[in-house]
Amino acid sequence: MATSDKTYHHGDLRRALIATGMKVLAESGPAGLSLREVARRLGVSHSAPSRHFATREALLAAIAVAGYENLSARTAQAGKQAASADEAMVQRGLAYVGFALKHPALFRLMFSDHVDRKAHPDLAATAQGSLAALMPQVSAAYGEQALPEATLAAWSMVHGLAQLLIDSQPPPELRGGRGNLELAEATLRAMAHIISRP
Amino acid sequence: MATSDKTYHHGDLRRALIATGMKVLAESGPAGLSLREVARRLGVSHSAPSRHFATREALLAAIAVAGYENLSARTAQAGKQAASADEAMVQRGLAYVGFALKHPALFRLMFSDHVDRKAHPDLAATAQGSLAALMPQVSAAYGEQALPEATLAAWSMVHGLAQLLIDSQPPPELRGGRGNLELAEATLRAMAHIISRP
DNA sequence: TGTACATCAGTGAACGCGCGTTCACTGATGTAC
DNA sequence: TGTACATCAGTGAACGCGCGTTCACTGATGTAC
Repeated sequence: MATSDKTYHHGDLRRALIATGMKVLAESGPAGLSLREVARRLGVSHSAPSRHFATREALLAAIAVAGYENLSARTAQAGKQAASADEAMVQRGLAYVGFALKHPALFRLMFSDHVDRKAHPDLAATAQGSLAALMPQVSAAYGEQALPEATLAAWSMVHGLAQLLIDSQPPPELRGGRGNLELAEATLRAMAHIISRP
Repeated sequence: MATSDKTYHHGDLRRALIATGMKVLAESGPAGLSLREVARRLGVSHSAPSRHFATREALLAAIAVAGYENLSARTAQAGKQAASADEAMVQRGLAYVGFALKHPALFRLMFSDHVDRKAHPDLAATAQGSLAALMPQVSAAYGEQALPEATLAAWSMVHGLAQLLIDSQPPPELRGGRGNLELAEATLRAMAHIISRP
């Protein structure tokens, strides 16, 4: 916010806490993210964050909320100019996996139990809302008579692929020397091909 | 074993630390697992564990190793008396998902970055070994000409399904009132059906 | 069977650390008149 | 434009806590003779 380094008031500390919190998360994981550490990086007193986030977990929740918004925006956008429903699903799947690969710690946080959702209903609502928005996009690839099972299977595959890739789990035999995104695309195309067989 | 409560020596503290560590993990997650807490539960001094595990992370690694051994044993066993390759894959998938549902915190730990694998090569080796053993079992369902992509797709689906279920992510529309295992079985069967279409 | 002794596997006190959280405070900002 | 005042958003000292880790110790166990 173009405020000088010397101002007493930060200007937009809440937003800055989330942004810096994301950086700390990416570097040190959820266990390494403390309110004091984030305050330290922002050059602010260690008790300043409490003005915006009552607890450490509240900051984690806000970070996860931002993550869900980002993921669903990217995924929704990704399929828009695809030529076919199949291609749209591949593109959306790639966006999903790409997000996980770009922000692995954030992705993990979003799908973890580090934040108690009962204590943070805004996170629960955002998560549910942004994932629910994906569902029709997925089932569109199956046409009118899409089964819930098929939709869940496709989502599971994309999600599991993201998880396995950020954990570097696929063994070399399956990897075949390919990079993460290349491997993801090949796998998604194989899946789409299987699904769309007449 | 069968040592009285009053003995100075515990008898099998290493094994007991792993077993009790798993319980603590299941109740409080990795962040709640401390060497002191495990020692406390075992009625042993807080510095006793250091005799067996130099660091907290070493205990986590040992727990994860036990988890991988358990997962691969269950999964390998599961398909043995199936009538067909398809059915075997469904059964193995169910065993995989069932393990995750029964031990969610352990499953998360195994596929997480809570333990630095470079610092614990035994964990890296066990993980790689037990997952590599699953690969041929999965690709068997596709017959001789199995593609790596298809194998990875199937593994991803099973893994992602496990993850989504332990996070309670599938929305009610997809769930249709079904319990976790029931939903998993239906999804796995849908997947197997799609794959085996002539 | 008895004794000496090395080794193993615990104990418990102590240390320093970073953390979350609280509190009285103060500087900066915005608003009413 | 100026002044008074409420409110907001920080500061920094202090607290208590649980933790990992170290250390000198001691009780129990196993082995050699």
